[in-house]
Amino acid sequence: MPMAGRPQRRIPEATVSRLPVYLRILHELSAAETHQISSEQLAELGGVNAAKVRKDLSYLGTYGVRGVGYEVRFLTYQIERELGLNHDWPVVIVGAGNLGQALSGYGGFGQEGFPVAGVVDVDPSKIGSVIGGVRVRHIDELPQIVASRSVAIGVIAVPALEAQEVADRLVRAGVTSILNFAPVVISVPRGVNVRKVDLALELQILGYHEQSRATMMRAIPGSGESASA
Amino acid sequence: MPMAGRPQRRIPEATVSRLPVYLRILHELSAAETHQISSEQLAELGGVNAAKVRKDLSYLGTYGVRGVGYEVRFLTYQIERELGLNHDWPVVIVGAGNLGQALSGYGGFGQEGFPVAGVVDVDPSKIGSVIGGVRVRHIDELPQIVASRSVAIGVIAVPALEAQEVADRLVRAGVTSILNFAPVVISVPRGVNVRKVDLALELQILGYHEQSRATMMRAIPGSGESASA
DNA sequence: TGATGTGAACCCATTCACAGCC
DNA sequence: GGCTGTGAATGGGTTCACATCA
Repeated sequence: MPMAGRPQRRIPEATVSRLPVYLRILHELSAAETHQISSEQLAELGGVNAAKVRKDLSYLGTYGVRGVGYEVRFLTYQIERELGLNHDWPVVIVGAGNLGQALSGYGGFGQEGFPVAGVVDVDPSKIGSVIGGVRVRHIDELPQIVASRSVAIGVIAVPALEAQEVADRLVRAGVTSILNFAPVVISVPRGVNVRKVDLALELQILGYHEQSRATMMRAIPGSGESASA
Repeated sequence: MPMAGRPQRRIPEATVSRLPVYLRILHELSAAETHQISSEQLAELGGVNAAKVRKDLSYLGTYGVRGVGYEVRFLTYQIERELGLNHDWPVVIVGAGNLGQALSGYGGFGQEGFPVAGVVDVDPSKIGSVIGGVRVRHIDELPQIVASRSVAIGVIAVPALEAQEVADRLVRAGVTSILNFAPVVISVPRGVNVRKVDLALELQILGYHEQSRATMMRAIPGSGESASA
């Protein structure tokens, strides 16, 4: 895995899970023409306490102004940068059934920085058909798709029984994050370090009001280790 | 609040959240005619490690047999007892809209030990109507309903904007648990100690495959403190 | 022998409290 | 004066490792 030019800072799990909360609030503040915010106010709006807010934000860097607070626009930018929302994340969708078609066809993903780099399935009757402007390919092509399009996120849109198998294949293909829409808990091999993210919040940021229960597992930067076949 | 005759043992949050997982596995083992299980096997099936399983189960009591393992039926009983699944928990549903009607009318709640003790709403046009065999009453009657029917669980089935207000009223009325179906995070007053439970898992136990995102807050036994009006 | 039950060590997250800076 | 940034204290959860016992 290529080393991204990340800051050497190590942001705690719990903090990362709260960043989307802060981000949503900041967006609302922007919309309301509020340009400054103190940790106290942010805490109030986010339903946490001020010390936690300051601690969380301090991991990103020293972006506040003592005696004043934080500048909304700047803080927004920094959080989006940390969450990787400032660049595209191509995804590959596994499963061309109802859900897969819906996800691919909706187009919302692409508009929000998650272009659909490919859709795969095992069913021969589905392969070759075009959904959401993308041709469905065989699941065996996963490694090529991932490599050639620099896909970091795999989306599981298959029945529960097949979800684990798909997860394994995604990991082997080299994706570092898995967005699982199957109603079952998946796991990844030992040695592959993953992070669970509250998808509902992520989707809220993106403007979705998705009620599906999905889980997201995101590789922790710097611990990239692929499972052997 | 009356002191329930609970064991003095204090079971950690994290452990309680895993008990439903173990329970589901035990049910499957029973169905498969398996009567003994070791912490190692249980850990494998539950996707956790054996030490954690043993630690978790040790909080319930000394129910294992050294050199052998745990007896499935007995352990099942103990976990169900701990989770309060061995007796009824009357619920009151707040909101007689689509969701409230669905929840009340389905009947599944009642069959699983959660009889609907009442449904309330603020809308005069809804009050007096009968849904799921229960007459809709005014939300102001909440305290009487809770007291007379020993309701411990309130179900929030109102729009997001009203969820917090309803949560407050439920707490004041004396419920100790809140099942929130509104797509928003609710909070309870300081001094009221609550526990969040993964509802998805709870519902799985009950045989539901509910995809709604709901959160459950359950009062921690022994810390019962009602907010003042 | 083999698996439980559990003290102890470790790790992570939260909270406190205050020094530092605008 | 006011608010941030952060060491230190605290507490909970996980894991280790082994005494204990059927």
